[in-house]
Amino acid sequence: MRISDAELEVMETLWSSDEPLTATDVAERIGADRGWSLTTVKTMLSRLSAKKAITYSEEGRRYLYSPAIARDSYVGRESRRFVDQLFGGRLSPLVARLAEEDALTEEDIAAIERILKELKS
Amino acid sequence: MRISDAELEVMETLWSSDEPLTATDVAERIGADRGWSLTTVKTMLSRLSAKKAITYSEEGRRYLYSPAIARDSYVGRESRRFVDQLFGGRLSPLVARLAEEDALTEEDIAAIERILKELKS
DNA sequence: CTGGACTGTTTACAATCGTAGTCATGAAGT
DNA sequence: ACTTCATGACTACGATTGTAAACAGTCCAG
Repeated sequence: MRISDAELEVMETLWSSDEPLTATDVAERIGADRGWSLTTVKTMLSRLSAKKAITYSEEGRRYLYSPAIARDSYVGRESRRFVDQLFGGRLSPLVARLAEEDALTEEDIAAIERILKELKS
Repeated sequence: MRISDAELEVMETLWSSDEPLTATDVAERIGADRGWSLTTVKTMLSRLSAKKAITYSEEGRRYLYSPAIARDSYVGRESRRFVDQLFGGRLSPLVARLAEEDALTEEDIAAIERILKELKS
C-alpha cells in the first residue's frame, strides 16, 4: 500500500542497486547520511516485506532483499495521487506553481518542451 | 508543519469559502461525501489550529475558522517537497512519467506549453 | 426557571511511523 | 567444544493519524 518516508529511503537504496542487498548492505549505504542504526534498517525491511514492496531470498543465514515493485510504477502511482490531490488531476497548475517560484531551471524547461513535442508526434 | 490527508480535506473546504466557517458549516460541506461525524471535523479543526494552519475569531458561542496559510503557498511547499523527494528536484521526469501513463490531456499539454512560453519571455 | 440543542474541550483507541533495544540462533574462528 | 559475532524475530515506545464518544457550558424555547 502506502510507503512511508523512511521506508522510501530503503526502497531507493534497493532500487539503486542492480544486485539484491543484505540488511547490512542497506545499512551501510544509508546509515552514513541518515545516521540510522542497523536495527532501524532491519525494521524498515520487515515492514516493507510485510507490505509486499520487497522480497527476499534466503542465502544461508541472511536474506537478500530486492524490490518487488519497480520504481517507475511506484513513482507513477504517487505522482498521479499527488496531482489528483492538489491539482485536480491536471499537471499544468503544478507547472505554473513551480514556475512562479523559480523552481525550474533552463535545462528542466527545455527537457519538458522536448517531452511534450515528442508527445504530439 | 505537516498537514495530514484528512486535515487537508478541511483546509480545502476553508480555502474554497470566501467567508470564515463554523465547525458545523465545514461538517455540512464535507460530511456529505466523506461521511465524517461532526466530532471528527471538530478534531480536525483543533489539530489544524494547534498547527497554526488556521485561525478563528470567536463569534459569541462559536468560532469562525479561516485559513492561516494561503493555498498557493502550501501547495508550493508540498510540490517542491514532492519533486525533491521523487525526482531530485527536477520537474521534467515527473512530466515524462505522467506522459508515459497517458495522464496528460490535450488541454493540459497546451496549458503547460503556454506557461513555458510565457516563462521564456 | 428548566430542559434541550449546540459548541468547543477532553479523552479514547486502534493503526502507522520513526527509531531502536533485546533475544535466540546458527556460523565461524580458536 | 566454547566464545564471539552476525542475523532475523520480537518487543518497545512516543508521536501522528483517522475516527469518534463523552463532557461541560451556554443559549433558546416553553
